[in-house]
Amino acid sequence: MDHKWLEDFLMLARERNFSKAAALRHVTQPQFSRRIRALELWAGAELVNRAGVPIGLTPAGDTLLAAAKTSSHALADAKERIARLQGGGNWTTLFTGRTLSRTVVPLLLAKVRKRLGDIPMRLMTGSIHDGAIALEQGGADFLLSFAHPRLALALDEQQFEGVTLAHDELVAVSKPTSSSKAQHALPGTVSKPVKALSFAPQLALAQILQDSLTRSKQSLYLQVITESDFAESLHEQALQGAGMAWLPRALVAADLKAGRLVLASASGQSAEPIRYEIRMYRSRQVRKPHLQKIWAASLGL
Amino acid sequence: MDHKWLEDFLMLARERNFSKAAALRHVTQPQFSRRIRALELWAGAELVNRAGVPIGLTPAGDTLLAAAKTSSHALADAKERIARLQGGGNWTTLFTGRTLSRTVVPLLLAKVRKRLGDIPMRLMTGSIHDGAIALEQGGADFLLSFAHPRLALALDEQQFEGVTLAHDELVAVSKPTSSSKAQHALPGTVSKPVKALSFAPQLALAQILQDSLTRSKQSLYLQVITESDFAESLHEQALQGAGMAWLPRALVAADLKAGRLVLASASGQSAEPIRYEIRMYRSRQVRKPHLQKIWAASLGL
DNA sequence: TCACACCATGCGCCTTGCGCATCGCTGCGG
DNA sequence: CCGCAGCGATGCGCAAGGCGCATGGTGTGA
Repeated sequence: MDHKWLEDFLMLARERNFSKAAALRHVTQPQFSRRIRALELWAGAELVNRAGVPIGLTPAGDTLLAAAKTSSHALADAKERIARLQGGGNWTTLFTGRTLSRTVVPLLLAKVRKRLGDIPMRLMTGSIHDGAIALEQGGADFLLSFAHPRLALALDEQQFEGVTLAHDELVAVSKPTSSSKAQHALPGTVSKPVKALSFAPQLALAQILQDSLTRSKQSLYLQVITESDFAESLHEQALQGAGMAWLPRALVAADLKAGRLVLASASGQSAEPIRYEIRMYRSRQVRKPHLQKIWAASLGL
Repeated sequence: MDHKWLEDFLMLARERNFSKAAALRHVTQPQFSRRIRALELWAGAELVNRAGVPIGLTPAGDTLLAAAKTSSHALADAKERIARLQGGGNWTTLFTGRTLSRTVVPLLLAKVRKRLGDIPMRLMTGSIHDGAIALEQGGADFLLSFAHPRLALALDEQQFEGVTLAHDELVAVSKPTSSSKAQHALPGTVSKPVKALSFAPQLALAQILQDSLTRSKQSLYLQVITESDFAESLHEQALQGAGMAWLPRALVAADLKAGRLVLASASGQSAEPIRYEIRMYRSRQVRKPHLQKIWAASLGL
């Protein structure tokens, strides 16, 4: 019996909807359905009455629900105590993406430390999905990520809250020519497409960009010559003139000012800005008191 | 996190010995070791201090131990309540092997019913190993099995008790010739080995027989012509004269008396008897009151 | 010093959990 | 009366990880 199944069951008991619960548990609905079925097989009884809408729990389901809560709480509590024993008690773990870790995080940490002094802080980087899991399982105290309608961040709003720390936008940039125009300027043509440095599709920024380009009425002719899962490497290549790239303004602001990069947007018509938010999330159950201070100090970055 | 890991950890905490705990949990020591390691990885800390002998628990291990007990008890309790809900409350489940289900079980049930009336009884058959698991997990109330030093029945003696209900022995039998001698008589010779009908090696009886033959000083010359995982089918073939077979005396007593089968042991020297016990096991924690009655009624079969 | 008890590790097999695509059912609105 | 959308179940192929077996490394007692 996998403990995941109990967590699934708890979620299902609250949501009373397989698809919703599956999304919040970060699995596909079919697999979620199979997990519940596996739990029922283990328990030796039907736990869920699938007839009505919304679904209900059977008496056996109610029985297991109470035990699942007990079991889950006991283990979560023990895990947290152990984390504290391991010397992690004073540490704060911030989960973030690699791009953010180079742009926003230094500012954020500087601000927090200015107010609260040198707080021991552990950084973990990974995908938004990994971050959501870490936050849910107590492996991270805060999650800092991009937020955009296109990005389905399946965090349970009853358990987790988020706040927008900053806004940013993707800007199309290119190394300038000697006359300070973009070497690689949008939109390009069929015969001469613009060389583009693009995000690997699994990146959050790639999703945001894709969404914007899909909506845009302007036709772009791109030839992707490099794809990377790390914005910094695209940045580097753009500085070398390899092509144009959409990059966070925060990342290239200094280069734009110094003239090392220029906007690659179609001249004349200023392209629709590709804006997104940078949000920080935390569990609503604040267990460690110092986390509340850090949270408060982070607001209004 | 697999709930099995917690059960493993509880066992390890009590036994303070990986190999012992592994045997009681019905896994090999290497795999047990890996499970504990997996649990430590999940917990994010060393749980076991492997330095000393016997091993000890770390502070983190102590913390998890309490939670594991809580979790495990909650789930076991819920599972039992559910089983009762499912209408299993009045049923008694007896796990046994297939051979025993044809020989001892009818006698046992007859005796119990004579004393206690028609008790709803569910029979499950399978290997001893399956039975041990069923008993441990509450899927069965009683386990009826062969008992023999060779059969390592890894039931925890602190949690389970067993009692010997009867003794029996394996006897070598064969269809008789017209002169009432064994058609297939032991020990055979190199040039004319005895045709034998033998148990599949995974059977408990095969282990018992193998143990006895290994100890025996007498050389036997056998040609195994049929192997079966069901003693009854060997019995049937022996009746048809296909070869000799070692079978429980209880199974062939009537045939021996009626002359349909005769002993195939080496004439003159009576072979060492291959004796074994038939034991019934139950959990020491008797939860259902009627189980105590059945247990008492079963003794001294 | 040898031998044994004990836990860790390498390896190959195979179970099983997983996502994707799709099906079947049920209510709801045109 | 008929699509149509929402919801849970199922078939399928893939891959991760759990498993036993064989073996390695270390400490303890004869």
